[in-house]
Amino acid sequence: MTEPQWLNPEERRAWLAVASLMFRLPATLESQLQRDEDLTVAGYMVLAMLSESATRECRMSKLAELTNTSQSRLSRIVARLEKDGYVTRAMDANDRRVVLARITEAGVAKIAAAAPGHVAAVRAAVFDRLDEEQVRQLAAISRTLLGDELPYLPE
Amino acid sequence: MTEPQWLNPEERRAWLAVASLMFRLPATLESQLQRDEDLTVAGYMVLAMLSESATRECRMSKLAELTNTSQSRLSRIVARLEKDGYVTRAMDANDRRVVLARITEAGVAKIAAAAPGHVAAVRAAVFDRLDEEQVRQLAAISRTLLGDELPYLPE
DNA sequence: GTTGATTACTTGCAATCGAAACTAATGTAG
DNA sequence: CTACATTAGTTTCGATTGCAAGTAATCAAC
Repeated sequence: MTEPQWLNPEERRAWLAVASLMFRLPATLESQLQRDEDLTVAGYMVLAMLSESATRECRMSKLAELTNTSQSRLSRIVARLEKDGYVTRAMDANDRRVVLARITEAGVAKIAAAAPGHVAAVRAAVFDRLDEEQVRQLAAISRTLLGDELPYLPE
Repeated sequence: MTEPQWLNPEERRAWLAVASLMFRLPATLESQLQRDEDLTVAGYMVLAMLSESATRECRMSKLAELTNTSQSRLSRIVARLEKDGYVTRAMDANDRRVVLARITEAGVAKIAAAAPGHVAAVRAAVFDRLDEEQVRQLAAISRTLLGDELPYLPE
């Protein structure tokens, strides 16, 4: 532990900016989806991951990893999506501990309806403001920081 | 609106990594502070901002901006810090709508005790993993994305 | 094949949050 | 001076969260 105990001025300035971004950006995306589609960002991501899956279904634990949430949180998110008719849950016949979440037709329709607005919000908040070089830098930095925690991303 | 409707493959991959980071990093910092100091990240930031202020006090609305929270959320955060003895609230004599939050001695001691662990967590999660060039890139990107929403940062 | 550990998921509880409603003080227009 | 709008902050409500405890199925060891 020979690390300096505090951040140096450049690190400090960098951190304050990163921290601001880290708190404000999710809130921006959250409020757009909430206002326009009555969806949580987490709920959106669940639907997005399921809709992009070849089988349209996924086990809960994997879904939790893909959507960067805890298992308990995911459980409640999927419960809500199920109540709203966007997802169904079924036991896996091979391993009856496993629950497979499957997106419904209504869920596919919902994500199709919600995507343009959400993508526009992401564009407006991020990609419209960066040039290609910065996008590459940001992607590389994010992957480095995630390290081994980068969830496996379905094709 | 001639924007493409979806993200291109490079943007998409970049976004998935950024989004993962954006959800996981706050959770990491939150759990460290919670576990070791029984503090919220938001509560930590409030104490940090107050302790760095020359007068050791700050009006609620400015504090909300500095800590990237809504006014209503800040109100509850400060109420909790006050209950724990780290902050006091007083009416501003000049404008009696204004509330000045002031950090107490116990609050100063608390932030001093909490800072090393929190800084270590920030280092471990971010600065230890990036080289100087990447730190500069990340800072520049963050400031660009924040745009005019970069809160005024006290010296 | 029974016991104990592990894995997968859910749920109870207390705490927290965002949105909107609310109180109270100040500013402004006539 | 008297409305009316605006600003500052708090609070209420329903919903969400994390943690820890719970249920249930599978696995591993003997």
